Amino acid sequence: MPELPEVETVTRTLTELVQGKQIIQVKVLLPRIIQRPAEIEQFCDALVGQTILSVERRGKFIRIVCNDLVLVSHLRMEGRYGVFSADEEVEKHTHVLFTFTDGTELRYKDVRQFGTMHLFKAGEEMTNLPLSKLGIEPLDEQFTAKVLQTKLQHRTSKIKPLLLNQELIVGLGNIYVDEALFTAAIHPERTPDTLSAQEWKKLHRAIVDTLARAVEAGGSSIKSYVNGQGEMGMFQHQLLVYGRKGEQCTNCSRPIHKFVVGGRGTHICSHCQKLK
DNA sequence: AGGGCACCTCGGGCGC
DNA sequence: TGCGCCCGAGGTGCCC
Repeated sequence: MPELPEVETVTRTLTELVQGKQIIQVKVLLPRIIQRPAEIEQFCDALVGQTILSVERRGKFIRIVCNDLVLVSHLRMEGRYGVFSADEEVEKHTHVLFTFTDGTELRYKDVRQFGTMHLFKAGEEMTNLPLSKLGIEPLDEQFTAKVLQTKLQHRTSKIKPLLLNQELIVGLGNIYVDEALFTAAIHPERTPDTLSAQEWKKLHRAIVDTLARAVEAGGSSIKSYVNGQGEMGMFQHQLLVYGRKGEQCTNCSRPIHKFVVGGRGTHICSHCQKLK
């Protein structure tokens, strides 16, 4: 499901909903979600008594920062958080429940069971997997066209898989890569050695603009993505190529094509994005 | 380093 | 029109 704009939206919403709350009980209904520590009982026991100080984003990961511990959570394709009253019926596919002293409960739901949680002592999360290998944040000031070019230009694979590689740049997923490449008029199968200085600049601007605008809109609601308050993002209405197979290109009116690149469904206008 | 597949469930689309 | 099957889905990790 979620890429940078959706995770940013979830993070902001969760901050409003759970900041300052103290955990009184933790229940894990699907152990495979918990990657660390190895013992589920240890995961639950350690979190009891912790107070949530803040909720932050790093790449597509959510960091739930408590006084002594940090919970690192990845939603993968369909993970979702919601805050409920602890006496409300537990919805299907709910796998982890954090009950607070005020009678509310943070619940993690994930139909495909792909999501992960790692628990660390505060301060240790950044230097351990999965966060330690992450690349640059595209909405940070340090992310410039030059940095983008330097990081990618010596690679030999196609530009789309490179942009999806979280060890290089974080936050881009299948939707926003297709959008950024269309906006920059770059075919997803081009290799970095074919990009001109001008094109690196266009690509950089397209990545930053696309992500920033999507964050502004609260992310995209494809299928049933909702944030922690059940609100829908609105950026799906501004998508130019993703999910628009057969529709007219906003630039040249020719039809949008869908094909596979690196195993991922890929949307382009083959007139505006040429494979040189 | 790069490509392919596996992880899981659900729902849409297509064919009969 | 109705049913059942197959494929694909916003991500990543592990295999070669």
